[in-house]
Amino acid sequence: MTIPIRFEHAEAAFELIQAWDEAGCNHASVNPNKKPFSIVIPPPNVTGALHLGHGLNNTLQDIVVRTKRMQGFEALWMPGTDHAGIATQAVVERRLKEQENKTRHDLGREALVERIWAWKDQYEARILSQLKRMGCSCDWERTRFTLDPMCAAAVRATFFDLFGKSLIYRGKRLVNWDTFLQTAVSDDEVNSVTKKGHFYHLYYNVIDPKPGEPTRIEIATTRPETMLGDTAVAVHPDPAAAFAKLEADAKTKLAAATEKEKIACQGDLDAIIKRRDEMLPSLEQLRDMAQDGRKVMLPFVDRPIPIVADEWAKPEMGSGCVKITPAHDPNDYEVGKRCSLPMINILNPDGTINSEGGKFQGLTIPQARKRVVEELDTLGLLGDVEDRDIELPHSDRSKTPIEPYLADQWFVKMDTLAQSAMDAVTDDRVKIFPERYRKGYLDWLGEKRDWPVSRQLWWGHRIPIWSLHGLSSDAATDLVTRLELLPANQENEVAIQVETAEDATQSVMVCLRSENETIESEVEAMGLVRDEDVLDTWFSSALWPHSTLGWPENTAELEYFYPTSTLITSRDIITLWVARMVLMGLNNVGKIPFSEVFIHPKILDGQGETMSKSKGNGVDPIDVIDKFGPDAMRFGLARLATETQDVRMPVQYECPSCEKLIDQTPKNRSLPRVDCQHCGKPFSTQWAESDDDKALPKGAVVSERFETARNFVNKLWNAARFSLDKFDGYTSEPVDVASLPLEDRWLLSRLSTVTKQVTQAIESYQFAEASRVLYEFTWDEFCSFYVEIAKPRLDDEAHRAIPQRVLAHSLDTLLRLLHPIMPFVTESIWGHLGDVAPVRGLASPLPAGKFVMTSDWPVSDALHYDATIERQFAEFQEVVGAIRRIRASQNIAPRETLPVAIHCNDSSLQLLAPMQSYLEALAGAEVIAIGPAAAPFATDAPLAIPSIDITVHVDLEKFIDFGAEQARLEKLEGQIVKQITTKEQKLNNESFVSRAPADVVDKERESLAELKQQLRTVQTDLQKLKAVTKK
RNA sequence: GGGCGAUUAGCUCAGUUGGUUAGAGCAUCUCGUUUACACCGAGAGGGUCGGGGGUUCGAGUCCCUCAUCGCCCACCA
Repeated sequence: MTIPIRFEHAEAAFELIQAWDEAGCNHASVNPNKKPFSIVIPPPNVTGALHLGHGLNNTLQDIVVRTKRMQGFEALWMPGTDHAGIATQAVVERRLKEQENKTRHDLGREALVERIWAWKDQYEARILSQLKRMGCSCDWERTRFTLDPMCAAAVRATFFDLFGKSLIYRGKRLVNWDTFLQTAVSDDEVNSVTKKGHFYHLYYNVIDPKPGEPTRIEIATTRPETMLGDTAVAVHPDPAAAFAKLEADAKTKLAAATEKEKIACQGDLDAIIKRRDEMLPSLEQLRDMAQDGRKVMLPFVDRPIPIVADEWAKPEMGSGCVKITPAHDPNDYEVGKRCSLPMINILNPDGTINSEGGKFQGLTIPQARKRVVEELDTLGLLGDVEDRDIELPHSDRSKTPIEPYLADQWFVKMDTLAQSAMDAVTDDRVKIFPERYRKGYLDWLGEKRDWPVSRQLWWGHRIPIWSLHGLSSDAATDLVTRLELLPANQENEVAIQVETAEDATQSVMVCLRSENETIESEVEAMGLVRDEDVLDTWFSSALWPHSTLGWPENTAELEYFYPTSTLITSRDIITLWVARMVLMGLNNVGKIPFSEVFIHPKILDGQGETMSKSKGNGVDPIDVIDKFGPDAMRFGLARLATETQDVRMPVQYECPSCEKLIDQTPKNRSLPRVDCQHCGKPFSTQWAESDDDKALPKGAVVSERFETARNFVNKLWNAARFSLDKFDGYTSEPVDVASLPLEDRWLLSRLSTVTKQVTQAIESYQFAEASRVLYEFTWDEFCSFYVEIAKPRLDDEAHRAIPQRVLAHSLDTLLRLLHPIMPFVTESIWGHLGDVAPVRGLASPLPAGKFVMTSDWPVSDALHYDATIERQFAEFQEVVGAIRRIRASQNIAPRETLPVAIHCNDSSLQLLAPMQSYLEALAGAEVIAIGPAAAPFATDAPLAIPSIDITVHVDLEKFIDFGAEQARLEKLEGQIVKQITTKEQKLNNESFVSRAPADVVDKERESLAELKQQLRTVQTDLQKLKAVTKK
C-alpha cells in the first residue's frame, strides 16, 4: 500500500464532503429510538463572506454535534443564514451608489429588493460553501433563511399573536434616524464618534420682561440649528436644593479621598460653591418666572415658548438653562412629555430642514447650523463660541451622523416577555456558560425597555398591518363591523385595533395572520393601506430555534428536536439575540429554546482589534484552509478556545510569488496592492478595485498560529502511515488484555484516561483542554513512545500479531476521539485502516463501519486503567530523558552506545527489566547492570533523577568532555542544594509542621530525604571526577 | 459614570477547588538526516506570574488597592 508522505487535505476534503453527503451522514430525522440532540446555527449575515470568528463559532458547534452524533444521539445541526435587514440593504445601496450613482428611490422598492435577493443568493452560496469546506456537519437539506416562506410564516404568526395580546403597539417615538439610509436604526447600530465642534451660547429674549427681570435668557448648545424646533426653555425647579445635593456629594467624596485625590476634590467643591453663589439668585428668579408662566420669543420662527421647570436642567451645567427640542433630542423628548410640550419636527427624512424651519427650509443640517449662527449674530443674540470635542452618534451601517427624529414606530411591549426570559435564566432552565455572562443578560432584560421593531427599509419582513387613519367614530365602527364579517375573521386570521388620535379621529388597524392575497385584497378594497415598514431583523432571528423546525405548525420535528440542546455563540449578541430567542420561544412554543448557552471568545487581530471586513483585518477561513487544511484550522481554533481570554491572532499576508509571510499592519491592511518585502513582487488584496490591481495574484491572509496544528495533522498522518505499513498478515483474533506486555497495557491505560478526559472536556465546552489532551497524548505518548517501542515487535514476524491488534484498536479509538475536531484526516486514515484491518477490537473484534463519523464514541474502559503502570512508565521516561540529557551535553554521537548502570529499588526493577531493550533503543544505551545491586563504574558520572528514586550511572571512560560533565554536575548540585534549603526551612517552620495536613508534611519529609541522598551521590561523583581530571 | 474581563518566557497562551522545582507552541541556541514524519528527532537557554499591601504554615491561584489595556451599558445642553 502506498500512502503519500503528506496528508493531501484538499483532495481528501473534496471527496469526503461528497461521500458523507451521499451517505446521509449529516441528515437527522425524527427517530423515536434515539434521543435527539439539536443545535441551531447562529445564522451568518448574508452581507458578506465568513471570517475567522465564524470559523471559530462553527468549528465549536461542529465539534459538539459530531461528538453527540457519535454518542448515539440523533444529532441535528440546523444551518441557515440571516437576511440582516439594514446591513444587507446598506451594502447593496452603497454599491448602487458607487457603481451606478443611483439611490434606492431611483430604482424603486421592487427593483431594489430584487437586487438584494441577487446579492443574498451570491453570498448565501459563498457562506454555505465556506461552512462545507470547514467540515461543518449541518443538515444541508434543511438549510433555512430568515426571509424564506417557513420563517415568514412564523414571523406573521408571532406578530399576529403579539398584536392580539396587545403586546404590539404603535407610537410616536424619538428614533435614531439615519438620514442616508432614511431609516430608523436601533441603539445597537449606533456608535459614538468624537468630532471637533463648538459650544455656542445664545440668547432668547424674554417677552414683556417685568421690572427687575432679565430681558433675555442665555442658553448653550452644540446644536444651534435645532433651536428651530425648540418648544421651551427649562430651568431646575429647585436650584438651591440641587446645589445643596452637589455640595453634599462633593463633601462626601472629599472625606473619602486619598491624599493624592484631596486637592482635586477640594477644587471640585470650591467650584460648586462658587457657582452656587454666582448663579443661584438668577436661577431662582428664572424658576419663579417659569412658575409664573412667562415666555421667551424664539427667533426666526417667532414662536413664543414657555420657560418650564424641570429637573433635567442641571444648574451646574452650561448657563444653568437649557433649550428643549423634544422632537430632536432624547432627553428633551422626555422633558416634553413631562411638561406636555408640543413636539415640532424640523427635519425631512433626508436630513434637510422642513417647512417648520421657515426661511431655513431646504438646507442641510451643517448649512442650517452655519446660517442660524450667522443670523443670530446679526440679531445680537449670539454669545461666546467655544471650541469643544463633541461626541456625535453615527450610524454603524452608513457611517453618517444620526439625527434623533420623531417618527411613527411599532413597539413590542417588553415587561412580561422580558420577565419570562429573566426567570428562565434565574431558575436555571437556561444555563449560560461561562456564568459571568448571566449578569449582562439579566441587567439588560431587567430594564424592560420596549423594543422598537419597525424599520423604514425595503429588505425584510414587511409589517403585516393594514390601517386607515382619520376616521370619524361612526366610520371606524362601520369599518370594524365589515372587517369582522370577513370569513377570515371567523378562522382567527384577523386582529383589529382601533386607536383614537389627539384630534379625536380614529385609526383602524388590522393585522393579518397569514400571507394570503385574497384576504389582503379584501382588506385593501375597504381602503386600508399596508404599512410600508419592515421588521427589525432580530425579530425573525428571535424565532430561529422554532421557526426553522416548522412552527407555527405543530410538526413532528418541532415536537422532537425542540427545545434545542445548546446554543454556541459570541458574547456581543447575548442581549440582541439570545435573550430575545428565550422570550419568543417561551411566548410562541411555551418552552425555552435551548437549555444551555456557551459563549466563546472573540478572535482579535495582532493589534487586539476585533476582526471585521470593514477594517480589512478579517481572515477568510478559506485562505487558512487552502494553506493549512481544514483540520489544521479547526484544531488551531479549538485549542485557542479557552474560557477567559479572547484570542489574539496576528495576521499576515502570504506573498503569492515567494510564499513568504508579511505582517499585516493598520497601514497595509487596507491597501489594494502590497509589494512583497521579500521578493519585491506586488500582489492584490481584498481591496483591489482597479483592473490593474485585480490582475495581480491575490495574497492570502493567514496566520502562523495554524502551523502547530498543521504539523499535528501531519504527525498523526505519518504515525498512521507507518503503522499501517506494518500490518502485513494482520488477523483479528480476540486479545486478552491482562496477558499483554507492559507497554501495551500502558497504552491502553492511557487511552482509557484520555478518553475520559476528552469526553468530559467536550461536554463542558472546554475545547482547548480537549485539544491539548489529544495533542499531548497523540504526539508524546502514541507516536514518540508507543510506536517507537512497538517497532521491533512489529518487524518480527513471529511477534507482530499482538502489537498489530493493539495498534489497530488504539489507532481506531484515537481516530474516533480526534474526529470531532479533525474530521477529514481522521476519516481518511479510518478508510486506510479499514483496508488493512477491517475487523478490530480487543476482547471481541468487530467489523468497523465505513465512516468514523458514524462510528460510536469511545467509552473509557475502567478495566484498562492501571495507575501503577502509568506511574512506572513515567519513571521509565525519566530514565530515558536523563540518559538523553547526558548524551546531549557530552555530544555523544547518536550511533555510539553508552554503557549505563541503573541503580534502583525492586519495584522499579520490575518495570525496567522487561523494558530494558526499549530503554536501550530509546536512549542509545547499553545497560550493564540494573537493580539495587547495580554498582557505579570505576570512573563514574551519576545521573540522579529528581523525584524518583533512581540513579543512572554512566561510564566516564566514554566521556569526551570532562569539563562539561563537571559543569553539569555542579549545576545539578546547586539545584539540589537550593531545593534542600527550601525544604528544610519549610520543615523547620513549627507552624507548617503543626498546621499543614499530615500528608503534605510527610511528602515534604520524604522528598527531603531523597534529595539529601541524591546530593551525597552527586558530591561523591563530583569529587571522583575532579580526581580523574587532575590526573 | 456603571458593569465585566485581562495583565504569567521575546511572541501567542495554558495553569482545575491555595500544596513538590510555574507549563505548552512559536521564536532563539546546540546537535542530528540510509530512521513513519525536517510539517522530524534529541537537548539547552529564557519567567522576582503588572506594582503595592493583606489573609494563610503556604499565594500565579483568595481579599484590598493602584496602574495599564480591552469589551459592554449609560450619559455628556
